[in-house]
Formats: sequence, structure tokens, C-alpha cells
Amino acid sequence: MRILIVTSCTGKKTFSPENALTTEDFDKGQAHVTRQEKALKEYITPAYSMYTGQQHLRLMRGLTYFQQQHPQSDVQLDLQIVSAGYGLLSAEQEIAPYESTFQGLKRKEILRRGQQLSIPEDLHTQLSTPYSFAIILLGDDYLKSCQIDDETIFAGPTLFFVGAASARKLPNHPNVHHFVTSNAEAKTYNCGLVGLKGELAGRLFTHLVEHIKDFQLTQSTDLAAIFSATPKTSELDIEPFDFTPITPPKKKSAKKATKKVPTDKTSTKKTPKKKKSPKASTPKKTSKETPKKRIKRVNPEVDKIIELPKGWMQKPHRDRLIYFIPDWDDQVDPDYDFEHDIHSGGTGDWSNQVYAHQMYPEPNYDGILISRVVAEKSKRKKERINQMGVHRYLRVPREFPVMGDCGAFDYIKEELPPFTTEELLDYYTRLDFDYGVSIDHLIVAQTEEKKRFRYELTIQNAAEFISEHKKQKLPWTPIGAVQGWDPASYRDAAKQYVDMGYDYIALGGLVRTTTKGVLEILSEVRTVVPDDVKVHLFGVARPQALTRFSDDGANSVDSASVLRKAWLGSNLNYLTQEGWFSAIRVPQVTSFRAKRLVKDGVISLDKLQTLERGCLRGLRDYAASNDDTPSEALLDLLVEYDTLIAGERAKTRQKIERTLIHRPWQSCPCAICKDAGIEVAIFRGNNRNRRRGFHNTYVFHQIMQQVLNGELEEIPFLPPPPPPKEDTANTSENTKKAEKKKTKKVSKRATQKATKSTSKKKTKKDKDLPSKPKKKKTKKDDAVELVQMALFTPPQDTD
DNA sequence: TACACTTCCATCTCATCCGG
DNA sequence: CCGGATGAGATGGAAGTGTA
Repeated sequence: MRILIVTSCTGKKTFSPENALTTEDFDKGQAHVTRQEKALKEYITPAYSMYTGQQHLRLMRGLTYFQQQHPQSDVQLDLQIVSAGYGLLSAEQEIAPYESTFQGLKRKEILRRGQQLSIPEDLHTQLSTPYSFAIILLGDDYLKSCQIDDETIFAGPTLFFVGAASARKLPNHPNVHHFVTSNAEAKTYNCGLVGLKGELAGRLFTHLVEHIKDFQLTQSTDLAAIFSATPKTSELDIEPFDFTPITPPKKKSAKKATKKVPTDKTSTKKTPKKKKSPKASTPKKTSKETPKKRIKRVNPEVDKIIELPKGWMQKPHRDRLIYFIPDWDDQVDPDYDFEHDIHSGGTGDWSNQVYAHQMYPEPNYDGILISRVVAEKSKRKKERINQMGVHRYLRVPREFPVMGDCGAFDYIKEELPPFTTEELLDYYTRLDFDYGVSIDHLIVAQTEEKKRFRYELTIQNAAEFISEHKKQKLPWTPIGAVQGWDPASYRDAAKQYVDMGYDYIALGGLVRTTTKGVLEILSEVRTVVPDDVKVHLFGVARPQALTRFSDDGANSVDSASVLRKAWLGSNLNYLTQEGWFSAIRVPQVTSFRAKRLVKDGVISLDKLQTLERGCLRGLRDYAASNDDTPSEALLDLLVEYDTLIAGERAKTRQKIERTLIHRPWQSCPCAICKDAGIEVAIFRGNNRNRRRGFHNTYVFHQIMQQVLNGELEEIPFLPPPPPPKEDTANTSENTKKAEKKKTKKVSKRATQKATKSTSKKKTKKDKDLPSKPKKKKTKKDDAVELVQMALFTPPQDTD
């Protein structure tokens, strides 16, 4: 019977000579260490008796006691010590005194040193060699050095003594158990954290003296009861240090122990060469046989594939323009508690949150675009998406269009894109994309001198991409990414793509181009691209030019602009058929800004909380009432809070008032507004802000369909294309006309609403709205200005 | 003998960076 | 603006150890 115990070295040692080995000595390589050890000859001691820190002493008391009570036992106590100098040590290995610890080192440094000492490799070998049970006593930093993760094999039940934070990071493996050691436990067991792990392990072995036959480590083992019922290790009747491992593995000399020390200085830079011992290779093999993936428990209510309504794929606007939304983990908690601001799943994660398309009877976009860089950003997401495929991951049915690209913005500064065509083709196929975009390299102002190189590279990639795609007869549609810097360059490249055999090309790098510029490029490209070849525009779903895009030959677009506007910018956050509205700021007192205010002594936390609660209550009461204007008191409160947090901003009061008067959440037919009501209009936290973004996308998509289907003449909340120059926007003839029309529309609607209400005040206000601004500024003029501002400020693409 | 210091680990807070 | 990841620094904990 083998019991594995893994503990850490301690700072306090039996000997602490002046010339004790240091981290620098170990870094200088084995030859140096051996030389130094000669000078320390008189201090060379087996590892188990070298350490005199509390953890070690207490552990050793328990082990010694156990051993003395079972001198002829067939139980093998296999004690391994993680040393920051020597690496993983067997208890009997002879070592010299040293000063080296992982404690307090930076994470990266710990990992590097751990690697260098081959601690992960050696420990994983120990853990994959069968044992009856194992006990691990490692603090945060030592645990880090071991790199225990989901791939680690546990050949038997394994108990970790760890802090709460480390416990959360332990692999979710049936053999892994943990006992949390915190200050509470330190109190309970009369032992500082310094020695707590050792004390508990020591007590466990004391307990085992009587119970070695029937002890089983399972989820239901009541460890706390065992520890409490067992005497302190300091009360055990033993001779300290009288310990030798029973049936130890082959003896190793001190020289052998130093084998793990890097052999020369250069090796410290890289990970040490892997020793090909048969033991060491075991974990890898078994890891493939038993893929124990650690997946956070997924809420089945949330992890559902949506159903597309009948005829969804045949919706008429699709023939003209298809709208893709770029995915960037835009999810919310469907059961979020707005009243108390509590997330139903603790913290948000894919496993307990839903996508926008899961919240509507039908998706609020026609397809999803997902960048490889985004898909593989986090380890867990990469793991999941690779395992599930992209449709399952996004929770859409197989027929829902999903496009993949590289995410060129993320490597814009690199000399070369970080992918190869071969690898990318495999990625699109493996994840089961519908469309895959070839590798492109952005050409923008900052890469001016390299533009020719990037241009040619992008074309070359596209050529390789489609020829390989054809050769391998892959099932998805290849899209050739085109880059350029003017209409002619785009056109010339596009021509080549058509000749290569592409049925679908995508124009990239247009995000910062004006709508007019985009249209020019598009028209020029279409002179060489036949109708049966589709064209996608990356990142430019300009609401004011959708019909033009379609008319001039675009087949699909993508943009997250309206989504992000929900929380970017301070003014136009909430999109309706009548235009943009400001969201009302009521940030959480835990927000960064709020905390800074308290810290700087601007306001007390109490006062801030009172304001926060007052704002929320006031807003909810107003929403529940039939009032058509908010009270002055509520406005005062909201403005005070807004100003505190965001500083003095222009027309804060009017913006808030306008939003409240119009009650956009109430008139919006979308499922999110119906469900969350005024919460959607509050600028506060992910769950409100992202919901508002989803809503914006919904409204945008609705308008887009109406426009494309000819049910709506123009985008009502924006001037018709081509857009006038920003600075002249308010004076151009076109805009003025549009202004009039729009303001009228708003007022008409508002008047209709007002007839239902009883207040005269509102009606009066609305009557004033369409009137022309006079020279002398009045409060009403401000309101008019505001409406205009909201109606005509074109949204900026931010992606 | 009384008291302060040491030991080491976990945890908390605050700040910063990152990318959208 | 948001969340998260990471890092630095302070704090709490209790026994053991050193010191006056």
C-alpha cells in the first residue's frame, strides 16, 4: 500500500550556514552546485530532516508516530518534497542547506523556475503511479510551480490542503478532494496558517494508526470530524525526526538529487530538455485515453440551441443584404435580479448566460461572424468551441450562417499574420463553419510603407487558400479577403480573386473609411466582379447607407456598432424607431469611479448609496406610474448622481428628461424591453448595458429589413446618404428637410401618446417641439436641439 | 516571565492593464 | 464603460523564538 505525501520545503532549516546554497547557485548549473556542496559537506542531510518549519515539523510528527505504531506495516509512506532549489525531492535524498523559495515570486517566474527544475514533470509522474491515497500540502505559490491542471492524472484519491482561492483552481476530477485551510481553520485547530497544513496532515496520520484498514477518501469523508477528534501533534508521544521511509524507492545519493539542477547556464532560458524515462511518458498516454475535460457545470436552461421560425432562411431581405453580428462574448444572465443586482450564477460565464439570439423569438441578425482570435482568446473558450463546433457553441442550429475570419485587427502590428493557410483551413473545417475568410493583412495609415507587401501577401494567401480548398474539396464556402488603399487597388485585387474562382469576396479595412469612400470602392470593385460573385463588407453596416450598399452590389455586411453604442459614449445609447436616446446613468457604488469618489473624500459611501437607491427607486416608480413627465425631484437626484460620476456634461438634465418622457422601453415591442422594462434604459452594469445593446441590434435589424423590403423609405433616424460632412451636417439642405420631417414624426407620436394621458404640461411641451429654434435660447430650444442631436448624429463604427 | 518579533500563508483591497 | 486578470502591498492569524 502506497501513500503519497507531497509537501513543500520550508524556509527554516536544521542548518543555516553562511555559505548555504542560493537561488543564484542553483542557476549556475550542476557543476557549480556540486562544488558548493563539497564546501557544505558537514551539513549534508536527508531532506526529511533538513526542514524545521512548522508545516514540516507537524507533518513529520504525524508520520513518525504512524511509523512507530506500525513498524512492520506494509504501508509505504512516500514523502515527496517540493523544493524551490532542488526540485521534487524524495524524503531520503541528501541535500545541502539552501535559501530558495517560490513564495513571493511573480507568477511567471514561478512557472519558469518550476519548469527548469522539472517539478511539473516529476510530480505528474508521481501522481500517475498508483497509490491508495495522496495528500498534498502546498501553498499557492508552490502549487503554481507544479502546474496541476486538467491534464494531470490522479492515480488514486488525492486530498489537497489549500486555500479557498487555490481550491477553485483545482481540476474537476473525481479523484481530487480538497480541504480548505483559512484563518477560520487556523483558529479551530489552534495553529497558525504557517503550520496548519502540516498539523492537519499530522492528525490524519495519527487517525490512520487505528483506521488504516477502513479509511477511505471520498467526497463524504468528514475530515473536519477526524481532525477535531484527533489530539494535537504536539501531544503525541514520539521522538521527533525518527523517521525513515518504509520500503522506499531506490536510494539516491545527494549527487543524484542534484541531477535536476540545470546543467549549464544557457538551459535556464528554455524549458529543460525532456527526460525520456518510461515513467515520465506515462501521464501523456493516459491523458489521451481518458480525456477528463474540466467544463464548468452548464445550466441546461441556458445551453439550448435556438429554433428558427419557419421561413426564416427565406426572408426577403436576405436576397438583398445579410447582416452578420461579430461575436465577442456578448451574453447576459437571463435570470438577472435587477432589484438586488445579483447574478443568478454568481459570476457570468458562457455556461450560465444567453446570447442575444436566445432572447428573441427570432434572431436579431442574419448570421454571426466569429474571429479566430476571439474564438481562441481564452483557454476555456478555445477548448469548448473546438469540442462542440461553432454552431453548437453559439447555440444556433446547423443551418444558421456562421462566418469565420482571422481577426486581422489583432495582429495589425505584426509583420506577418500568425496563422498559416493550411492550419486555417483545418480550423474552419474542424469547427464546421459555413463561410471561411482567407488570411488578410490590414493596410492602414500606420502600415503605409508596408502596404505593397501586405497587399501582395493578402492576394497570395487568397490564392493558396482557394486552391487548397478546392484540392481538399472542403464543404464550406471560401471567402477571399481583399485589402487595398483606394478604389483601384481594391478593384485590381478583386479581379484576380474572381479569376482564382472565388464566388464570395470580402472587402476589409473599411472600418475607418467614410460611407462615401466605401461606396466608391464598392462600385469600382463591382466593375470587375460579376453579379454571381457575392461581396461582403467588413465592419461597415452603416445604417444610413444600407440600401445604397445593397444597390451598389454588397450582399452582406457586419458591424457591432449599434450594439456597442449601448455602453460606449455618453449620449446615444438607446436606439428606437424615433432615434437615439441617452441611457440614464445610475452606476453601482462598487464601480471604479464611485469608489474613487469615496476615496478622494468627495462624498461618503453612505451618501452615495442613498443617492443610488433613490435613483433606482425613483426610476422604477416613475416607470410604474402613468406620469408623462418625471418629477423635478427625481430629475434633480438623477442629475446629481450623473454629475458626480461622469462629471459636468452638456444638457444632462434634458437628456434624462427626454428619455423619461418618451418612455422608449414602454413602447418598444422587443422581448427584452417587455421583460426588463426601464432597466434597459439604465446605464448600469453588464446586464443592463448589454441588454440595451441587444435591443439596439434588434431595432437596427428591424429597420434594416423594412428599408430593404421597401416598407420604409429611408432610415428614419438618420439623414439620407450620402452623409454630409460632419461639420456642415446641421445646415445642409437635405438634413434640414429631414430634420423637419423627423421632428414632426416624433411630435406626432408623442401627441398621440399625450392624448391618452391627462397632463396638459406634456401636450404643451410637444407642441413646442417642432417650432423653429429662435435666436434667444430657451429651455425648449434646448429640447429641440437635443432631439436633433439625437436624431442626426451618425453612429461611428467602433469595430 | 512577559512581551515583541518572526514565520509563512491566505486573503483582502486597490491599482493597472487589456481588449472589446 | 465593463469585466477579468494580474500584481503589489497590507493585514490577520497563532505558535514558536528571541529578548529584556
